[in-house]
Amino acid sequence: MESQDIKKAGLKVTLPRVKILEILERAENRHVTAEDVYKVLLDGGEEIGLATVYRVLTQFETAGLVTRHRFEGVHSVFELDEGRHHDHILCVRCGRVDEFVDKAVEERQQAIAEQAGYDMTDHCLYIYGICRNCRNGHA
Amino acid sequence: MESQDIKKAGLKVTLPRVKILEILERAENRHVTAEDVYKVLLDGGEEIGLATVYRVLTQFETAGLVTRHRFEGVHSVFELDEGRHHDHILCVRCGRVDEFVDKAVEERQQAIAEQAGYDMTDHCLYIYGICRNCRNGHA
DNA sequence: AATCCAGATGCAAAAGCTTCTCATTTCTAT
DNA sequence: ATAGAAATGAGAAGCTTTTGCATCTGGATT
Repeated sequence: MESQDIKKAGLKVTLPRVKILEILERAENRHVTAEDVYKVLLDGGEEIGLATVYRVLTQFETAGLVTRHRFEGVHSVFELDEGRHHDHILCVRCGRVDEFVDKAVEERQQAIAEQAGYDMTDHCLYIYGICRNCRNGHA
Repeated sequence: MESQDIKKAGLKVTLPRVKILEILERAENRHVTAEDVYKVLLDGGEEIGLATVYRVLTQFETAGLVTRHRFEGVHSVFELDEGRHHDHILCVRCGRVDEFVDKAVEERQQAIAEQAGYDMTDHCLYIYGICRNCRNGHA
């Protein structure tokens, strides 16, 4: 994923957009909030406004470079979209997020939609639980 | 569901709470926002503040009388909790919401959580699509 | 039935996330 | 290099939801 992708999306290749894309690529935690991105920019000495971060993330989402999730709570988290669909499993204690794809579930969803008379356009499945670490007391 | 349930929840049986519970019971659309409830109250000539609606809905949620969902978009929707778990399928065009339960999916979720090392505590599956009505042009 | 007080309410203000406005700056095609 | 369209920064505004606080009320006790 590079500045080429920005251009392909019909967006000018500007410093804020390049920086934000870099941050998304390098994020150790794939799922970041706008605020997270903003903080990294500040720490890196960049003078990029929070409004720009929101604008760019939304544009990236529209362009399909990024996916936006609304897990529990109010604010959005963003992750690079590498083209492979997946669902999420979240730890309610530490906030850890894992990804998974389950063929059986995918297929059932299609069938459920048909049965309900819907043309499925999208779906999201969030499983909440307590991860192994937290269960073992490694808070 | 009656005022008894309010008392059982450890809450005083007040006029706002009774009215709000009634509205939830009678809502033709089972899934309502706080604003929806507030409007019905106003139309009914009740002088109940929006803040109270939020407070009461949150208390009802805590008491298990009501379930809160955060579908796409920012605001919460509430529905009476009649004890039977279900998932949701939503029309992205008209906002219609249907409910379903699928045994296969439920079971797979449990398995997926285990495989990922999680103790599943909860989950939610939202299927988005276009409902029959909208597909037939009945916008 | 009158009294009392913790709990509940209304209102307005505040909070938190996100978007918008607009003057200024920066790409990029020429 | 230049011009024009697009993008940005800063702060104001928007929306949903929560909070602070003075007032009110349900319901337990006289």
